[in-house]
Amino acid sequence: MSITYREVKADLLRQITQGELAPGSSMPNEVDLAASYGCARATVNRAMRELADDGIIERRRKAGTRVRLNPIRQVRLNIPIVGQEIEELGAAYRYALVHGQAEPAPNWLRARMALKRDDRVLHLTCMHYADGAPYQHEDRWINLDALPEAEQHDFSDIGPNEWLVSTVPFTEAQISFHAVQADATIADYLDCTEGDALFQAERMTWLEGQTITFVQLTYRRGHRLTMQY
Amino acid sequence: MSITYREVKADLLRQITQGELAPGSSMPNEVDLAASYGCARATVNRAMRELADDGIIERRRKAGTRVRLNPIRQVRLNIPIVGQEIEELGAAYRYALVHGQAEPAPNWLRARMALKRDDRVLHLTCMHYADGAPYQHEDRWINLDALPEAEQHDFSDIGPNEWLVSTVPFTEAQISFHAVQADATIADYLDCTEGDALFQAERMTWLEGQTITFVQLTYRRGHRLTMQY
DNA sequence: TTACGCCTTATGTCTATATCTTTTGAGAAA
DNA sequence: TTTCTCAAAAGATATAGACATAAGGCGTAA
Repeated sequence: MSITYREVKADLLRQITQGELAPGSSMPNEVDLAASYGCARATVNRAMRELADDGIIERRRKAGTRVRLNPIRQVRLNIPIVGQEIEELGAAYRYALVHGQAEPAPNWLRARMALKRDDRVLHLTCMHYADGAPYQHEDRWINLDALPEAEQHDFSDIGPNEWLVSTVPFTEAQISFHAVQADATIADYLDCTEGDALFQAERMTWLEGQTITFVQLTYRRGHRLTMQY
Repeated sequence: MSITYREVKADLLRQITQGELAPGSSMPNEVDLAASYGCARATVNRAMRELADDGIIERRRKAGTRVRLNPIRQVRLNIPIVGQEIEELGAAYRYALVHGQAEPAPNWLRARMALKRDDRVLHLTCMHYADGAPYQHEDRWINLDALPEAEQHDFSDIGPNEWLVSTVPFTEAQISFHAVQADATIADYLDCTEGDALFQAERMTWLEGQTITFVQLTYRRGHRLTMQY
């Protein structure tokens, strides 16, 4: 077969990184590139589309394609289920339900999850262990108005995250990462000192506009979220 | 025109999210789908390729395409330059160089950056302010063996990050996020209390296998990294 | 000078067809 | 029964040609 779109992409990227195509400069159009590579325009198109997708180049109809002055640095972050995360570390995963209770939503949560006045929530507290040591503390609230079957479900064996993923798999979500100081309770659960700086993720999940769940995931001391790009 | 790949993608996604195509079930092959949508196979291919890219479906040659049991949750994280980050918040950006000195690499850094015995580094300490308030503390080391021109450069007006991006734009990098406790120095810079939990990013950057720079970015108290998916 | 509108151009997308590659599963051989 | 080999299936990708769409820029009118 003739030249592949991967080869075209690699060659263009080489020209860019080696300075043959300077940042800010405009590139030849697809027709000319196709001619010079001796391939079809669609092949060049796919190569350039992916480079644009990677944030290396910028494309505009009629204006043409140019090398970005400041390439967009982006990473793809996979959000794993904690059990998988731990098993990928090569550690044994254990889950424990600490506490589970249906209750009226407290005011701060009502506001945060945009719940109605009388909505009830299922409040779950769980722990996730890697090789017996505390790994993550999970504090979760599930909107019982949106997901009444959660109240009947027994969360002592499988975690709420896994249950939710299999029950309402295709949801919208917002995730945020930040640092928190361990309070006495969390310090106890995660076997660290009160006041320790801990990495925490918060996630809110919606299905068709309705808030399904809000969760705070607090990681053991020293946890890092690492990515390549 | 006939049906677009976006419409095919949207329709397939609708079928998946509404349960017409259950998680784990296999989808019709490209030829059949193209026939049923009344479009070319390439159109269906692009739609399905993007769905696979989004982690919704799983494709394997000969085995066919199936809806993922556990859809991969992934987000794209843009790594902005701090100045842009602050200006996008609608705040005024100010940069200050606190300290800059060329020195032999300390042992811990030599190990971390994989430097040779006698390599020297440029150690820069900078502050980034949003509307006059401390936003981010930057502690950076630049490998002078790889980038000798850094020693001659004056970093009092533009930050090292911006200079590096314009000098060696296309690099490989690893970034990691975690939580740290503020020590006395950082607390002073970021106007917080010693012991406060702070969000920190560490980034190591390579160009063609050679370590260029290592940086620790410590954010003001309460900083959050937020993403939608 | 300024504003509007058309023309041209580069990218975006679709079609129809063909070939390549990977992988599964069936059948043959041990 | 187990292992090996091979053909078929399905996705991956290439091609040539066509039309769609956005937008830069020029010409004309106000």
